[in-house]
Amino acid sequence: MFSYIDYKAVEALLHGQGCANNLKTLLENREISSVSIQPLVNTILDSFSLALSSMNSPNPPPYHESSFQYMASHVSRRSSKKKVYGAEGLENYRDDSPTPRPDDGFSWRKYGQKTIKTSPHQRSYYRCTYAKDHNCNASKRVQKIKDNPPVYRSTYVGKHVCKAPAFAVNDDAYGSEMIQFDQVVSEPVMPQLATIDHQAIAMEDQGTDHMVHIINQDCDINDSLVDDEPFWASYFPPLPTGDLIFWDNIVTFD
DNA sequence: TAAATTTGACCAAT
DNA sequence: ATTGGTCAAATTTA
Repeated sequence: MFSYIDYKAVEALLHGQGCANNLKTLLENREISSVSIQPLVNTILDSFSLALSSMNSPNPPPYHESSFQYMASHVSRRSSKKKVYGAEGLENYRDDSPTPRPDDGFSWRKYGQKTIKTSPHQRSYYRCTYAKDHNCNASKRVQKIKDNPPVYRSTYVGKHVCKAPAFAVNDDAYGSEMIQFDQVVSEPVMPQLATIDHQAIAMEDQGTDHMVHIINQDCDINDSLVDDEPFWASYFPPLPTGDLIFWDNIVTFD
């Protein structure tokens, strides 16, 4: 007999499995590029995080304090201190994730934190560490926009003009830890390249007054996170694409 | 002790 | 007057 938590965890894992299959197809067809792979990798990682966070839900599984639960609470998406340099700038896009992405390829310095009227969670403000040195005007805001499952939204503003080397793959020194059977392995973390327009940024700032539904690509678990739909109602289509997620297709509900 | 964070003040837009 | 974004002094951390 599955509990609701089990169901959510399994659902997240199944979604991750689907995306892993997509990734496999890409790799087999040699259609490899950082742009095509990153969204898939992120979604897979998010699936794991989501499944793990389910284990920490307010309704604990029967084996309270079990070793599995302990692992789940300690291993989900730990960030690395090392830098993972991203694609050419992060201008105007946002990223929703079950965990914040403190290490998204750039070095940020926090310069503020505010309580936002429409949310119980505070919003943090960061700008590029090298803003002064390189006249870099890149900044980002991070805010938890949803609980259970958690969703942290990072909104990137401005373009990096400081050093932003290429996305590094297969560097053992990089990455966060995740469970792979009984091992812990490293992998890089990059935000999804979901470009957004200025209208989208403005709408985000209107908080809960407007419900924003994003018509997203197939393999994006975030749909189910920002949606009005219950989590379990989301539909996971069988295949394809890890292309850029364009925010031009936005529908609002008042 | 240099660098990063915290936090109330300040400011511009509405 | 409110609100969200930024500044900068105080404080903490490495």
